[in-house]
Amino acid sequence: MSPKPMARPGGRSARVQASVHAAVRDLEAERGREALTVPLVAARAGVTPSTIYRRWGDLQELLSDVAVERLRPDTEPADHGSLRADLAAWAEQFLDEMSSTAGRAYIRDALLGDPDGGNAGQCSAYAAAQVDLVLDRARARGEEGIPARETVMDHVVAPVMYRILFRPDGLSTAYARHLVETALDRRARD
Amino acid sequence: MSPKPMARPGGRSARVQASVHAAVRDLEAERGREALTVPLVAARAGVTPSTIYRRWGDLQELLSDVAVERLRPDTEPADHGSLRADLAAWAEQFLDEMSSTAGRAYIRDALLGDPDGGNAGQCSAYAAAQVDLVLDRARARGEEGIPARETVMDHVVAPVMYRILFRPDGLSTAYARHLVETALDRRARD
DNA sequence: CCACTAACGCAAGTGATTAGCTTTTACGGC
DNA sequence: GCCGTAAAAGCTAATCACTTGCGTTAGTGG
Repeated sequence: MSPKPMARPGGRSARVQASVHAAVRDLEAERGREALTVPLVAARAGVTPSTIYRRWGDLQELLSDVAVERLRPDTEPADHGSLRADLAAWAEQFLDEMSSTAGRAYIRDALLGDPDGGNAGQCSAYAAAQVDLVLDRARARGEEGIPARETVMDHVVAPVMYRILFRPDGLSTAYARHLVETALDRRARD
Repeated sequence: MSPKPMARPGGRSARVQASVHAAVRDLEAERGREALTVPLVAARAGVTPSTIYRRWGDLQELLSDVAVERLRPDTEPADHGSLRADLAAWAEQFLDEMSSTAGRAYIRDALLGDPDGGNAGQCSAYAAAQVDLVLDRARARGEEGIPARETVMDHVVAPVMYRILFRPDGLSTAYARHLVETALDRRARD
């Protein structure tokens, strides 16, 4: 549901979508985020502006789609032998990627052009899936005191994202570790 | 720092700002958020569009300023006799207001037209100030086990905002209460 | 292979945004 | 209180993003 309806998943529609997304990525790298405009993207993608307007509505919704793609995790969380180590490592990497200049821009874009909240939900689902992988691995090891997925989302993921969005200063990997410790040391009550 | 530089705090500048902000609020109530446009706001405010463009840059930054104003708390947290009750009541009200249709719209607007993060930081500061009031009152009562302000921000405010922004479904006052219980039942370690 | 229709291309029209210049008006020193 | 200065607003014209209607192309399903 990234682009509006997409009643025709294959053929020309797919080619246009790929071409437009590629054009956005290229132009963003070349001229920067501010210089992006629908006619410019259309020209690079080899389509007419009206095509983009009809499928995406406006530049923000298009950027939101591209941003969500880029926020998709490309690797599984690394295995460090224990839940605590896995979660700490994942949280640090998550914070690093999300709090980078590029990460912040993608998060903003993803939230921005997202009338129904579908793209934002996708971002949350990505993080939840990564957390599930870590927790499942811990379960497979037979570890004790494994927190609920929602506990990790509430007390690790949410604080990181909140600070990135609302308090753009002073984020460190130590903070991510601290959040993980806090989440794990709670008595499992939920 | 709401409007860009504001080198001249008084006189005409202030009148224009007030007039423009009022025009945004009025038109939003009359014709709805979608119908808002810079020339329209300018006409209602009795200024020329170029004035708005020069001072705010674009409609999003203007709406961001207005949204932050509307997100400012207008009342102190009520006194219910104990930290636990005060925090639970405040969190419930906070969730209610922020997760309403209007609240979501203001949050989005505030984040949207906010290049430097100043307006988002202001929103966070509002919440932090409210939390501080609750915690200070508990201290004045001589209560034990008062959490740090940052603990409440991380484990109550952040999860609420995260869910509002990224998971637009299934928010209840029970969830706010649950977060408060969790934050208070942790052993004070930070 | 053919009919159907969603999606694209094209082009004209609308209106938001920008830019250059002039005019107003707040602020600071006398 | 009265100027000098410069910031901020008014004005206008030009540009460009965006919309819209219609003809064409090309997947899709029979």
